[in-house]
Order: sequence, then C-alpha cells, then structure tokens
Amino acid sequence: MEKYDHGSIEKAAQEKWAELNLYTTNLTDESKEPYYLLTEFPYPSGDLHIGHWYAFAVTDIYARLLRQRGKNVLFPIGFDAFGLPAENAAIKNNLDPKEWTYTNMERMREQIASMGASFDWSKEVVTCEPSYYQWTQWFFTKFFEHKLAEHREAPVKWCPEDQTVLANEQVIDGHCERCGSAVEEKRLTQWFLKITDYAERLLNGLDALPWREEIKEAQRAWIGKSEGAKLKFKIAGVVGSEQEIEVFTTRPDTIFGATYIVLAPEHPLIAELLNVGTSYVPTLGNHEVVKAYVKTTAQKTERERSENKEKTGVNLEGVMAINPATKEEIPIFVADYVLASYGTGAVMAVPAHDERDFEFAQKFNLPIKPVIMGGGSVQIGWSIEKWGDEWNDWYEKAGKLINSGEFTGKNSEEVKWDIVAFVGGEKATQYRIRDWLISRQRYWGCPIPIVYDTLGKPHAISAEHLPWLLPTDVDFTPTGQAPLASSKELKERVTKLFGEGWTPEYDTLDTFADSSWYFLRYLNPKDVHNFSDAALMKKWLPINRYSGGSEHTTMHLLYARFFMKALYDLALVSVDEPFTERFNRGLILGPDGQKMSKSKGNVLNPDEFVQKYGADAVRIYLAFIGPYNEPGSYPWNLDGVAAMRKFLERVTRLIERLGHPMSKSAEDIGCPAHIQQALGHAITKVSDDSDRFKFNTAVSALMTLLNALEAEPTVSSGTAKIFTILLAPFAPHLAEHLWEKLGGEGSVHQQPWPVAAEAVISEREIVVQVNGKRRGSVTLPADASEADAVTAARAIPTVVATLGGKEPVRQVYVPGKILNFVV
RNA sequence: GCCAAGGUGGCGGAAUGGUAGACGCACAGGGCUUAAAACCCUGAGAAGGCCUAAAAACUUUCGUGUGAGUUCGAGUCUCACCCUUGGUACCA
Repeated sequence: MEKYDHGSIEKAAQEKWAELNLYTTNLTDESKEPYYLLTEFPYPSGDLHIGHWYAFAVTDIYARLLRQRGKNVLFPIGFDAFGLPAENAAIKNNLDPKEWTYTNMERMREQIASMGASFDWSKEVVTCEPSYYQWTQWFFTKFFEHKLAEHREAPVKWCPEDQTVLANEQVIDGHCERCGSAVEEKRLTQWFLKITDYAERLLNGLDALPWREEIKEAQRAWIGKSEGAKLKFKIAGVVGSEQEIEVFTTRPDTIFGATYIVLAPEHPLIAELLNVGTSYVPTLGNHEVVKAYVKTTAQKTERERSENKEKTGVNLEGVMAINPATKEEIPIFVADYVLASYGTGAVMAVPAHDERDFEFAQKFNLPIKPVIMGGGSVQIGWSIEKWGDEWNDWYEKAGKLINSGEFTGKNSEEVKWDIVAFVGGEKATQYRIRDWLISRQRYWGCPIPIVYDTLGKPHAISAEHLPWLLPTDVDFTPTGQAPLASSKELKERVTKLFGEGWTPEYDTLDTFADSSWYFLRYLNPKDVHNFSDAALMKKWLPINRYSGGSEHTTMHLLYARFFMKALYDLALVSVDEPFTERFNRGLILGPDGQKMSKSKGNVLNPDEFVQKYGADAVRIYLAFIGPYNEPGSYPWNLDGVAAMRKFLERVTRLIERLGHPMSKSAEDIGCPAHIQQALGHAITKVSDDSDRFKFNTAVSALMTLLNALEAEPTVSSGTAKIFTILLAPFAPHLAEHLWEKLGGEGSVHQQPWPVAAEAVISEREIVVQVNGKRRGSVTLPADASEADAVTAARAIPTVVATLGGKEPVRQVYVPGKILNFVV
C-alpha cells in the first residue's frame, strides 16, 4: 500500500491551488451569488497557536463548502497590526516595533498557508500601514467635524503597567484587560468617541439580528438602558430654582417613601457648599467633616468604593431638602455608594424599597417609610428586623401604594407617570454605557490626526496631509507621557505645516479603532483615493457571517457596530449593521481540561501535530472536537488527531481498493440502493450541519458514510468521487490527492457539491410500542395502511405477551414511524 | 445578587415530542503476526432474571442534575429547586 505521505501531498496540493489561482475572489462577478465570510483577523503575535487554527481552519471548511455550492465567496484575511505587544517586545529586546511586527506577519503568513486555508491574500489588510491608517485617521477627522469625537476632561481608567488610559470596555473586573494589573483612576483631558449618542440605536438594532440570544443580551446589558424620571428636590430655606437637587430614579412611584437624599462626593453642590466665602444661604454645619470625607473618597477608585460593602457617608448638617411629594424636610447625605458618573450623581433614597438605601438608613438610623404593600398587609411602625423574609419578598417590587397621599390604594406601576407629573418631574432614560475613550499614551498605534493652535484649540488635520505619519525618532519607553512627545520631527512637521506655536496631538488611537472598519477595506484594499468602494459595498455588505471570539462581544463587536452606524449617518456606507450573522467560537482547553497557559505548562503547539499527522488531520479534529456554533470549552484529546489520521488513512485505502485487480471498480457496476441512500443522506447532512456551523456532526456523517462504504465488496469510482468531493472542504489536501488518483479533472475544489438523489424508499420500519415502550417493530411497504400495521404488529409475540390478552383502549399511529397501543 | 447559556456513559459529544447514548476517544476480548506495532473483527449505560460447567443468545427493571406536571409517548415542553460555566455588578 502506498504510504499516505501528508508532507508531499500538502505541498503538491497547495502549489496546485496557487497555480490555478483558486482563491482570488472576483468581487465584480455577477454570475454567482456573493457571500462574505469573515473571521476576525489576527494580531501578529508571532507563532500560530491552537486558537488560531481553530479560528481559521474551521471557518475555512465553510468557505470551501460554499464555493463548491456555487457561491462567490469572499474570505479575506489581514493583520490587526498596531498594538501594545509589539511595543513591549520592542522595549524588552531593544527592537523597532515595526520590524518586530513585520517579521511576525511574515512568519504567520506561512503558517496560515500551511493549514491549507483558502484566504484571498490579494486583499490583505494591515492596519499599521499608512495606506490603511490614513483612512482610520480620515474617519476620525470626520467624527471630529460632526462632533462625534470630543476632547474633554473626565475621570479615566489608567493602567499603571501599560502606562496608558483604557476604555471602560477594557477594564475587566477592575483590572486591565491586557496585562491584568489593577486600574487606577485619573482626571485627564482625552479624546472620546460619542458612542452614547448611539446607545438607543445600538440597542434597537439588536432585535432584528439573528444572533444567539446570549450575545445580544450581553450587549444589551452593556448598553444598560434604564427608563425612569428626573425629579427635582428643592433645598429648604432657599427661594428660586438654582439650588435644586435633581435626582434620577427608575422608581418615581416610591417618592412618598424618599426619606433622605444622597449625593455623590463629586456632586457640584458639595463643592459649592465647601467653597468658603460664597454667600450660600444654608450654611454647612460640619464643613470640615464633609471636606475630609470627600477627600478620602476622592482617593479611591469606583472599584475600591464598591469593594467596601459597608456603607459610608456624612450628613450635610444644616442643609435640608424638601420632598416634593410630601413637602417634608429630609436630610441630605454625601456617600460614595452614589456614583457621579451615572444619572445626575444624586439619588432620592427610599430605604423601604431599595436594598442599598435600606442598608444606609439602618446604619445612620434614618426613617424607613414603606409606601408599597406587598402580598400581605403592612403595619407601619414595625422595626425593620421584624419584617424579615416577608419584606424581602416584595420590598423592591411594584404593588399597591400606601402612605402616598392621593395615590394611596392605587397600583404603583399604573400611576408611576402620574406621580412624576404630580411632583413636576420628567421622564428620563439613562444608559450604563460610557463614551469610548480612544486616546492612548503609547507609541505603536495610529496617530490621532489633530493639531492644536496657539490657544490650544484642536483642529483636524485635513485630508491632503493624510496619512499623518507615525514619527520614527521616538523614545517609546513608557513614562506616562505619550512617547510621541519625544519626537523632534513631529514638532517640526507641525510648525512647518501650521505655523509657529502650533502643537501636535501626542496620543495614538486605541487599536479597536483600527479594527472597527477593516472589513470595509477588504473590498478595495489598495485604493489611495477611497477607504473602500461604494458599488462593492452595496453588493457585499452586510457581511453574511462573522466568526470570532466571545471576548469581543462588548468590545470589538460593539465598536464596529457603532462605527458602521456613524459612517451610515455620514452617508459613507449604505447599511448600518455590519454583520448579519455572528458566531462566537468556543475555546480549546489543554488536555487537562484547563485553559492553556504557560504557567500551567499545558500549552500545545499545533505544529507538532501537523508535522506528525498532517494539516488535514488537525483540521478535521478541530472540526470534530465540539459544536462550532456554541462558545463552549473543549479539552484537547491527545489521541484525537491520531484518530482523525486513522480516518483519513481508511479513506485512502478505500479509494485505493478501486485500483485493485480483484475489484471491479468501475462506474458501470452501478450503485446499490442502500449506498445511494447513504450517499444522499451524507450529502444533505454535511451540507446542512455545516450551515449551522455544526462541523462535528458533519464530520461524523462522513465517518458513517465511510463505514457503510467499507462494508461493501466493491465501490464504484463514481461513488468514490462523490466521497472525495464531500471530504474536500474538511481535508482539502488529501481530497485533492485522491481526486487526482481517481482521474478527476481539474481541482477537487472546483467540483460542484453533489446533489442528494431522491431516496426511493420501498419499505419502512414501524416501531411498535405498548404504553409508549418499544416492544418490537414491523417492516412494511411504504404505502401500507394503519390497518396493515396493526395486523402485523399484533402478530409480534412480545406485543401479544405485553398486551396479555387485553384489548388496547386506543392506538396512536404516526404514519410510517410509530404504532403505539395504549392499554 | 442580577442576566444568559447549560447539566446525557470513563471522556468529547449525538438525538424536527417518537428505538437515548450517533460518531469518535479510551477500555476489554479475539484475529493477523515468530513477536510487537499497525491493521481487522467483536463487545460494552446500570442492576437483575433465565439458561449454563462457563459464556453467548434471550429477557426484565431502572436510566439524560433533583422533584412534580402536561402527553398515548418527555433528554426535548411547563413549574419549582440544586449545580456548572459565561456576562455583569452599589447603575438608583
């Protein structure tokens, strides 16, 4: 038997595809239906790991299958080439980040090619190339012109390790998403993209998308829409409207129970009260205490504040607010459990119906006034301890109002907005999402195309000066200062172009800006006059299917959707949702079932498996390891690739048997009906399961078919050819080799997907049950009637025995499938 | 805490409300071989019964996290609970 030499087979196949130029997509081809299949482009980290294989090799199966099914498939690739690792590696080894990046890309291109992935490299996009980032910059200037990019001072998250600010989305559990160090907070003037302007549309757009509910829910939660009201509380002893406290609440129906007000330490009123010398009417009695509290909390981050579950706060002595519903005077507190960055930075506290307010009220001995009755009755004046679990069950829910003036007795939900009107408030909507902070104090990124005039006012750099090149005379050792500030050339460039006293922006853009539009560039990657091609965008967008990692759900995926909507509003693109389908891929775990990590020593190098068993075996194993449409975690079985290799060897032997003199091996021997049926079944299943990204069951269908074919004394070459075509997307190299052995024309990858022959079913097996339990089966002609089935079934000894002489009360007949006797 | 997804053999997993465990791994027995590897065949959810020297075959009951329910029939639908994973967290 000829050895299955995967090395030479892979080489020959890849050379053949290159020669035939199989994977350059003609974007203007009108004869076939376009299909844009996108997989997240990699960061050029160096070596391909198993995750890369999982991302590229498995989606490649689908790209190949779609082509065979007659689609014009765009399956592009590129590199998300700006970013911190390059800079950090460069600092560590005293290299140029650019050189490091380009060396890695070169290496990765070869590795990606080695897996037989059918990417169209002619459309490669590399985000760190000026020809690309010029358009990232151009978009930024457009956003600036349309007030979607803003320069402003705000509290920001700061990573002390990476020496840069981070977007909210990049803070995971209070730690830097990249390096894991605890983030700090600073007040800085930075660039923001106003993603909050799009909160409502980002939310609504989700409804129509056929994505998995968990992805949509994660985005909805991130956007965090809350509907409620803004209500104004006057300050006692003050006439006029200036000294009012505005609160945001989702429960205006509980306002009669608001027994105090809480302000965030950063609330402007506090600064005003503390500002000695102002003739503010109510004077703060405990000036120093409040000042000290504000000072301590200012040193804590939001996270540190929330870690301390014990509530802290200080009463603003001598200053009272008036509850607009009860007209009662209520105290005002400053406490850090109220966040300045959400709502109005002030809340009305309803301790009877809000857990946090309740805790605070207990600690500071404040009145707790129930205004909503739960299932049972409420006796006012109970001490809170006695309320116990019963109170727990209803205290945050809606219900019948009590102690609420004219609203007493009404349903709180129904009169909610009447109460808002009663106290002169207004409906308001709040979002949890914050604007996207996109400045980074780092070197290896896209320079922000902004210059400041002599007054410090920002100006966008006009298109004629783009790309605004990243300077190279830079000391990029992180100091907390933007590395670009050390460039002489950049300063000179600005002076020369704009005049004396003008200064450059030294920050670079968050790399998520680069990756928010790369899929548009694939359509026209080399054009120097346009970011993409309008006609091609019309034809190819939105992207049919986007495959990627679940870690991007609230980052990249949200940013890309925002970009698309913003560009749509600028009339630059014709659709406002970029991705029709989205599939989050799972994670390959180490053989020990743990996440692969160097520290655990369970990291596997795919190259070793490729070398030993071949790329095709690795591809099939990854397809087989678990459902690709669910973001599950799949442990890598060390015997898995070897098992797939065995499968491929069995395929090879089957095909070789055709050439054996003892075998008839000709198309003229025909195809027996059961094989015809097995083929049809496999064709349908491989195709349908792949459409659902269930490659595991698609592979198992191929295995089942192989098992059936192996059991045959002879296999016609026609059948063998069909099998090879079905195998081609999964094991592209071996299939090419076998196709040649079978004397097939051209490349197996150009062969149309076979059509499942209409199965001619002459007989059906009908399962016979008694009381829903299987007691046997009868095989009858396909056109047999219910009466025929009953007659045959009642002759089965086990059925007779189970019935025990009793007549069935009724029978349920599912034609051609089930006959159930109910006794 | 809240939201979402999920819980099926030793393992990964499969099952439009209709034979649970496809396909594969690991395992066991056998074949081939001087031998081993490779390869091929067979077996296998659990507990019992019958027949036996023993086994096979045959057969019964139980079995998809737990408990109830709907249904002729439930892994699948409904309710409650437990657990796992992911997201989020003082967001008023």
